[in-house]
Amino acid sequence: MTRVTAQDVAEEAGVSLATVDRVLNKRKGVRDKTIERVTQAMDRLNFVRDQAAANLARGRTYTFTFIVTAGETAFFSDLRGEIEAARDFAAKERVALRMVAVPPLDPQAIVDAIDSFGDDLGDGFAIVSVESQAMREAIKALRDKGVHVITFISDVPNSERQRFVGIDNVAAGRVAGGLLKRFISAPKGDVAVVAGSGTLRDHVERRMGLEQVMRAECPHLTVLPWIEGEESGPLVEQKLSKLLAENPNVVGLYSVGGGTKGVIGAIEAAPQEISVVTTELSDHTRAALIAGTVDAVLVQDPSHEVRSAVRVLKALADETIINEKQERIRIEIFMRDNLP
Amino acid sequence: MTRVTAQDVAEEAGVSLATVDRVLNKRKGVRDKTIERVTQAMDRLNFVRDQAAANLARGRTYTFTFIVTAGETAFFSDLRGEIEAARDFAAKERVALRMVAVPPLDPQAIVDAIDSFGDDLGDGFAIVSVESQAMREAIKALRDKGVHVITFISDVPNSERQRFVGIDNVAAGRVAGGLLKRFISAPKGDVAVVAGSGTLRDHVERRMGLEQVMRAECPHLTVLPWIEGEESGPLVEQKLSKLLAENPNVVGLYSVGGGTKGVIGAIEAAPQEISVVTTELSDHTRAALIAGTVDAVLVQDPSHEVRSAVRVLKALADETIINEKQERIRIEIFMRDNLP
DNA sequence: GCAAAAATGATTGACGTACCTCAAGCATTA
DNA sequence: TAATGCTTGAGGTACGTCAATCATTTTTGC
Repeated sequence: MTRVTAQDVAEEAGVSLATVDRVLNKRKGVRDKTIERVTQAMDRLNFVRDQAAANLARGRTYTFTFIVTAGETAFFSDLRGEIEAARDFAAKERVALRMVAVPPLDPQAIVDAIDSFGDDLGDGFAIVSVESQAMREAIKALRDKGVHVITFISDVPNSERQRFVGIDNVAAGRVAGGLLKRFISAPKGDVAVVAGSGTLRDHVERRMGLEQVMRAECPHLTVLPWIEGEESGPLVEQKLSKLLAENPNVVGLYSVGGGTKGVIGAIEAAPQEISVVTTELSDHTRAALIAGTVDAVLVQDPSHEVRSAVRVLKALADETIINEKQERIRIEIFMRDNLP
Repeated sequence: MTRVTAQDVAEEAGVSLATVDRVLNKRKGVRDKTIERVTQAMDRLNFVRDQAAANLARGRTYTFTFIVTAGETAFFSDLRGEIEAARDFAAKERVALRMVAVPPLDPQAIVDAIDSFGDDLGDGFAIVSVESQAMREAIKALRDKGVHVITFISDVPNSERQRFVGIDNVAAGRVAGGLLKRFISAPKGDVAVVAGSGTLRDHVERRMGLEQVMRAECPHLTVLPWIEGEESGPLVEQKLSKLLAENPNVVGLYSVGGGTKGVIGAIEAAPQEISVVTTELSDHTRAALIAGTVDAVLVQDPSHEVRSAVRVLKALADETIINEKQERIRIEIFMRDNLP
């Protein structure tokens, strides 16, 4: 069972290797009829291009840049760690990774970070961004220069990003809703929502998912206006404590992201019996799960997300197809009983 | 930013390319002191071996064989489909995949399947197996011939398999337990368990996980002896219907795997109000989730598992390291609200 | 200090594809 | 009929590593 090479295809099609090569790499100067003959020969022989040899011959290296959120949220500090860790595996495939951490919730900082590279933009960017017009323009500017752009973790819809890599955040919200629906035994009450900011698409979508479930299936529960914590634990704790003190009817809480530590602090101090779903598997949420303060934690795997982003950027650069199943990022649910 | 090649390492270490190559490929004929110098030079320059070029030069191709369960279970028919689908992506990396489907629960069939390859064993096997002494011996025989062996989906502990690729089945059982614990509102009752066979390690482990949670946290619930359905829907339906008719105290059910269609049929006909957790996301379970017959479905992604198996076998063959995070197969939880 | 053995150097040809050049063939148009 | 432009063939080099050979140097044992 020996491999079929481009040379074999050439013989089968009755053309030269050069022509097969022109077809393979979509170079011009081949008649449609000839292209047809070559592709048919490839089908007949079941020719599969040897990626390894192709990359080697091309001698191509790729530079991809991650622009991520700085700050000490457990998730983002994990994410930065995973990007660092991905350097090694990426290097084996001739991919160099760069990373810039910018302050959260500040689109201008992202634009500045991109500008700081000057003409050395590399081949692609993966950007964790808030949704803003400035970002849409920055993405368009990159695309116009032939740089590939994907949004990462949090999407920027209606921009020219080629793809979004991250979980289905509406689905995550629905999961949270489905869990709260079953966890809350009170016949009536309010559900609080804590988020980072209304400019974070992922947070907005998660809340949407929660509301979808609540409206459709839980007429006895009311979703309260959300608390914006700006990714700050203390601020979240202060605002949430105030809410819980003023509203004794809160029976459920969904912490959409950011400031989870503050959420846990406020819940522990509150008199109500509250069912709680949060994000991020950190030491704090882990302890809270065990203690019973938090009932479930919804997690996205940053390690998978980083690998997926690199694969997608590489596929865009190589113009190869993306394996959709592989790039579907899963939402994991952890409860006290299945903590890893 | 040009790549560091073996040639660069040779210069840095003050040796020839041939020596670097000997060190790289662990060939003998190099003094320890020299090995040291070369590896230090590699560290200094941050040398990363180009896998693509290496495989190309080696001209090596790999043949891996999947031995999987035949039969029409949704999961296994998906799994077989994914193995077929993986052929393309594998071919790009010089990996040929073979697949044999054998009747379920029959270790001898697996042994026969292996024997049918004669001396053409290829480089590795991924085997979905029941636990039995015959299998342990067959695995040992393969290993003795230098063939790599991993168990797949269901493990065979205490065998010489080099690795198990699949989910943590005890954790899956604990998740089921955690969910049932919360879903069941009755103050007291029995929990039924339906499984394929006691020789399937994955089923045994899932039940173990369930019992761990139940014993520790649910003194009010009693786990009943399990029903063995031998992967047959009708048999499961018959046995389970009988149980439900005789025992009005059943308030929860965990279908560990196999015969899910029968489970759903029996539940629908039963008078009790039962909280149900099953496996496999098929048309049947999907409809049952929407109808409310089933409360949650625990899923493993066969597409991920197949890719993981191929990567692991390749890493074993190449003697390269395995990225543990990438190979952790996740357990997904679907409820009515987050059906994809 | 010598011979034998071990270690190292120098060199070369794969491996399969990419990409380039040059020349030749061919059809179309003026 | 010649000029033009498009298509194709032929052949070569490069990519980084592997694997092998043969020559040369260094080390080891006595």
